[in-house]
Amino acid sequence: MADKPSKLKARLPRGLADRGAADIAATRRMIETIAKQFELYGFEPLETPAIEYTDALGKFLPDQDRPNEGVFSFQDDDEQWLSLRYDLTAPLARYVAENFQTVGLPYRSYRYGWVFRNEKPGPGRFRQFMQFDADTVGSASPAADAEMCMLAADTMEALNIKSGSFVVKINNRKILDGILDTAKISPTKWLTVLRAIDKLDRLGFEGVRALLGSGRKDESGDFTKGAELSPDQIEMIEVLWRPVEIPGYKFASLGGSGTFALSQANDAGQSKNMERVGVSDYIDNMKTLDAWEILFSKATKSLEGIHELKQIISVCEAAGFGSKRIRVDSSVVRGLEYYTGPVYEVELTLDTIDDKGRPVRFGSVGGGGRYDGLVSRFMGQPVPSTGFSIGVSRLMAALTLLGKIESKPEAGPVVVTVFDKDRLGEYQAMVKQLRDAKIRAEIYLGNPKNFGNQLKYADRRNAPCVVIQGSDEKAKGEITIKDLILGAELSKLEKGRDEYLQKQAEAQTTVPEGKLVEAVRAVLKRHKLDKP
RNA sequence: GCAGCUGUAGCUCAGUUGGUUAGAGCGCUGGUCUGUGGAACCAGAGGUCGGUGGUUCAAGUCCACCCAGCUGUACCA
Repeated sequence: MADKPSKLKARLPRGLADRGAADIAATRRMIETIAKQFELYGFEPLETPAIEYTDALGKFLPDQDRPNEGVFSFQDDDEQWLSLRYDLTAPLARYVAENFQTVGLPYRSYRYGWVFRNEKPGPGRFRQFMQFDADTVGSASPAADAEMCMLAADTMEALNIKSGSFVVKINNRKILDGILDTAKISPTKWLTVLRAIDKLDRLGFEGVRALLGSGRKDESGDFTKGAELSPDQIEMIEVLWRPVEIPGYKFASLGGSGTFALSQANDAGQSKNMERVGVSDYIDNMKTLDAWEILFSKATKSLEGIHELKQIISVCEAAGFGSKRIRVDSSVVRGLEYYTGPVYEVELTLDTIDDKGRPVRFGSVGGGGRYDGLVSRFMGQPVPSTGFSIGVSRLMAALTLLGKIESKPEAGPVVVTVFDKDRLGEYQAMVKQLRDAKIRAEIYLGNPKNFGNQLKYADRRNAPCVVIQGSDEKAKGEITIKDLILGAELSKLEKGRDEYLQKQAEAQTTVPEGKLVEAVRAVLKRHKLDKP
């Protein structure tokens, strides 16, 4: 072994994060808000463990008895493969299948928790992150899908993200399938083509065209192989986002998105140079779907998907959700492996800049769709289901960057300072009094020799005030309460030293010993900390 | 996985064309100072210069390989 005892390097595995007091408090608030909204929609809570059998998650590699490397997996003592869950939907499907007799369909439940993905992390992307998920299992009704979209929109607004700062996009996988089929694209290429379409918002029209054709070179010089489609085939796919001419319709295109038909209301004064925000005000979901019916009239599967979307959209519109909050968008792809019909995606439309001044687009903070095949993997019968997940961690990261999260740490405990080491018991008794009155309090546990250090500590802990009883106060049967928040404010205002000291004294009050709780409460009330 | 960039103290970084014992600021610990915080001053702890090998009288500095991190890209249920 090494000659020198080498120090252990303290380090956190990449893609994982420690979370401090402020972060935890913000997460708690967010979870509470979302849960309330989900319960309002009638969903009931359900929790499943973080570990499942790998086969239940459906992540064995084809033709191998080894799990996909994207999931954290290990073998049980009986050699069966176990995995950390990578989403909350697959475990739910297992739960429903296992308790099929008792759950009662349609089964509507919600859950939140940590999920794990063994992938390359990036800004706002972690290997452990939190999802919040709602599902309706056992209903094929378009109303169930509509409800997912409405729930997504309502939840965003409950989180104080205003209408216009987000959009719930909805598409139908059947539309895409129908087009791929009609364009006579070989099924072996479908996955590649869908993945390319999914990158529209990031790579733009040109980038996607390159990926559909011969391939694309990124800025570092790395080359991505394309789908090698013929120009005709590419043209058929590009109808999804290229403005087309159909008599009686006007279209607009949003950057990185599909093409949308505009409402009549806009016909009068239409300008080709409408601002992006202006355009979204005039988008008409139903007209867009009508136009798609014309465009894709030869693709029977697409028409089926469009018909489903019409039903969903009419439910949403009847409930007052228009195209500003819920918008059909032919470029949404999502979860290639198990979504079978409608797919949804929640996108933050706010742009901002990061700490290096570069523009950041948050993109998707949630999504979902209909997964009619997931539960039936365990069953002999079809169990149509639809669900929706919010990426809590990513949404939190986005809102923090936008300055929409209260980042100020919570007030700390009242700190009882120590003057006489011999009277620790008496100080502890004061702490007990405060705790009995439900006030967070603690005795100073560091080296009490230097009184200044005790105040520094209290300051760092964000303590609203400290309790002081030195020999002077003790002799008179008194205690001193020092208001640290007031002290901080006053010291910022005043410049002169004498004045500073005087003001500082004002932030202190001396009261009889018996009034400890009362005096501390007064300080808390002054700073509105009395009500948690 | 592929590509580009970067690795010096807990953190942010300096370190000349290769040249004595590798520095600074912040932070930390202690002291000035058991009676008043975010102030000042003093002292201290803390380094296999990412690793291994090579070139050289001499390597933090040059070369090769490896490792790690960041960014892009691929995959992303």
